[in-house]
Amino acid sequence: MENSRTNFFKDVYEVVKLIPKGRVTSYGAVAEYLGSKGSARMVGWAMHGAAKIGGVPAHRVVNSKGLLTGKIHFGGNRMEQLLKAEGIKVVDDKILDFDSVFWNPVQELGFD
DNA sequence: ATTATGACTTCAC
DNA sequence: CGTGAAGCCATAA
Repeated sequence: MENSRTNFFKDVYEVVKLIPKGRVTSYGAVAEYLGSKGSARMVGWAMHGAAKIGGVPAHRVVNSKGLLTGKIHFGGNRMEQLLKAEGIKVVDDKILDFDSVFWNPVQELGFD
């Protein structure tokens, strides 16, 4: 039933949904896992659709710097609030210990 | 088919 | 450290 959402979007949703609690990932990491490393922007675009669909923890996806760039679309501190609830420390729209909470799908899920 | 846009990434100044 | 520009890929119009 891949009508509105293409395989790309669907993959993004699934990967994001697989993100463990208290962990975050970056657009580039997801894009890389999907095979389209250069499509980091697409991941963000997919999140845009995911946000309206719901069921996808888009708040667990940040940019490569660990900055909550997407919070702008979440509206206010919604994203930051959610991350803090997960046990992630966020200050000035940035994730602390980003390297520790980072969750790489390629590394965790594996390539094969 | 072409143009415009986007929640990105990275290098350069 | 802040800003700018280019590269990248997929969607929408």
